[in-house]
Amino acid sequence: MDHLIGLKEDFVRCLAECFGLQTDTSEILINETRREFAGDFTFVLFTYVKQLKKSPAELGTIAGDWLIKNSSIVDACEVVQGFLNVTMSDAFWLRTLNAISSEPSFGESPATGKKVMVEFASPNTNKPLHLGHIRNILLGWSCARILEANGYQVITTQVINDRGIAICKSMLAWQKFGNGATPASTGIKGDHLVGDYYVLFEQTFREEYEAWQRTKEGIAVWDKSKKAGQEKEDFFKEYKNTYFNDYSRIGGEARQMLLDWEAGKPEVTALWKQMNSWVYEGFDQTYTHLGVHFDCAYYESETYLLGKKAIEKGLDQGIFYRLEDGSVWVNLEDAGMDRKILLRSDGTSVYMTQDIGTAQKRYADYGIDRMVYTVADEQDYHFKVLFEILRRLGEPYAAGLHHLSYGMVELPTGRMKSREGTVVDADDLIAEVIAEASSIAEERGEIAALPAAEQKNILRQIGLGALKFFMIRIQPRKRMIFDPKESVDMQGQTGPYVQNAYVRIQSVIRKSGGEATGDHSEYSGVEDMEKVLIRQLMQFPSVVREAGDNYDPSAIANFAYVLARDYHRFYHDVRILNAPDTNARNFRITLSGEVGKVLKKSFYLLGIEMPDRM
RNA sequence: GGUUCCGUAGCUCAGCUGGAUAGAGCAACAGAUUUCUAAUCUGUGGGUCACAGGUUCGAAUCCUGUCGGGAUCACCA
Repeated sequence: MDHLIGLKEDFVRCLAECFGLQTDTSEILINETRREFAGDFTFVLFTYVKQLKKSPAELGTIAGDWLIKNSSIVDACEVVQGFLNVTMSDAFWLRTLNAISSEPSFGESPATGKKVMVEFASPNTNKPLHLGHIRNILLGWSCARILEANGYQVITTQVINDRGIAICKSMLAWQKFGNGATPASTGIKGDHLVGDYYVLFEQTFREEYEAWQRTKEGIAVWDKSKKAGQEKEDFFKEYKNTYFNDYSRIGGEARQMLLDWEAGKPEVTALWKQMNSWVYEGFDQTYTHLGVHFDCAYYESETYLLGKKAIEKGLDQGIFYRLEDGSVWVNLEDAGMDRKILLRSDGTSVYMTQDIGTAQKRYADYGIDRMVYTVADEQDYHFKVLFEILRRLGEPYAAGLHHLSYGMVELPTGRMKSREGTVVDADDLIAEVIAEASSIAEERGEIAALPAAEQKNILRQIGLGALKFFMIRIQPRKRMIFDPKESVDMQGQTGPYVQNAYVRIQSVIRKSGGEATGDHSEYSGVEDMEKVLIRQLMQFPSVVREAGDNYDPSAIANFAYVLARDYHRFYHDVRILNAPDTNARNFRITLSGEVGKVLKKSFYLLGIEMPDRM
């Protein structure tokens, strides 16, 4: 609920009685008064100057006098440069805090009865997860939690690209060089083991290719196909794919394996299942470390043929058209897009076809109203096209489709490149931030007395808190420069800083001698820092709503940081347990408790845990 | 080239449904702990909000254009 509704109502009455102006509370805009002026909330008077034909000063004086006389919650008013600053009564602050604390689901919206599916992660099964996946996973997961808080029933899902030439490369290299190595026999996490063989394949291929470049055949190709003035190195860089497809021995074997897989050859299928299962075990570990889980998964090996039926339907409806060579297209030029192929001339489907089919299957499986795709912004156009096609097909969920697009993650040295070995591995990074948290905790010694398991859990929460907050506080659409050094910072605008505010609150509550909040109805002289905190708490519901409307977790992260910062200041300036009287003490403990709850809830929405001590 | 996203302090980012003198953190320097956890707090310095027009009482915010950067424009995924 809107805790300023009372003030808005008073102002509406004020406008009506003083100036004969009929408005509605929904039209009243209230800002927080800037720190340098006296007052708590501010009305901007310029809005009314024109229609009431009075100067801002005149308007403010009349309205201010009226409010002081007639509003039970306004204590004082001051007009400064066209702004009417009102100071609220102590009763207003007490009542607001009580209202917040008596609302268990403060910040959440009532159930909408609608279902939304949120897709994120979307890994390939030939490599372990990396930094880019972490951003994706954090965004998707947080978005899911935020939509839930906005009243949706949420289903999390991932698309797993478990087929294609890439996994065949890993399989082939394992077959040739693996000597039966398994995660168990080597002690290597499954996704890393499979990734190692992918790398080994690429290495072998590269050596083969380089050797070939010096053979008669290679030299002949260079002589025949080079472009004028082209360097040999550049030529062979460009020629790589052709070589892979037309000449490479090991490339040929990998392609054969893909054909065998598609034909369902038992040995190949068995190997494929085996290696993928290792990968999934590895992924699951990483997901668990990151604190996320999926309600279901869609495997490309099962969905890659879907969508053809939709193409038939679209053809019947005249939405798509077939060329003479048999390929099927859609023309979206009237919507500012272009022509897109949906079925190749040989009748096989493309990525788009599969996405159409998968969307339909998801609807069939769950009857969802909305769908969110967490995918990097390099695929903006793809989703624009996909959504337009689904809309034209008349899919019932078409209006609820959303691409949660985010900028790519780059290192200070530029984009991550696997060939240059600059890819930041997800598991390594997680281990690193936890190690950093451990070394700082050791210096501090604050949790040294706790049981080892508990310490370990806290260090995990802090390390991950640092990493996650570092990534999620940046707006999704912005491209992100990820400096590993900064990601382990635990001071300033960081996850541990917010956690620390929460920990301080828990410590206060523990020492306050019980959970009973005690009476503070006689409290008077509400401190500035207390008002600041309550004002900030009041914003929580709208922050959650807007974060949901905009698919923007960073709004919550920034809100939580500001709340934590204000609490740290309050904690520093105001005595809580040694307050001058019991009303003040009880009020401050209650306030602290509410700040703690909102911080914890905010972090929950971000997928970050709160330790009780640190 | 078309489309699209981004451009705010040395660095990383907030602020953008138009409102007061544009804010944080990091880094630098100077301080604060007999007192509730110093992963904290306070202070100092640091800005042509890329640029130019326009709309407005008022523009970092909205509109147009320019410049710079990213992404994308395959019978690839």
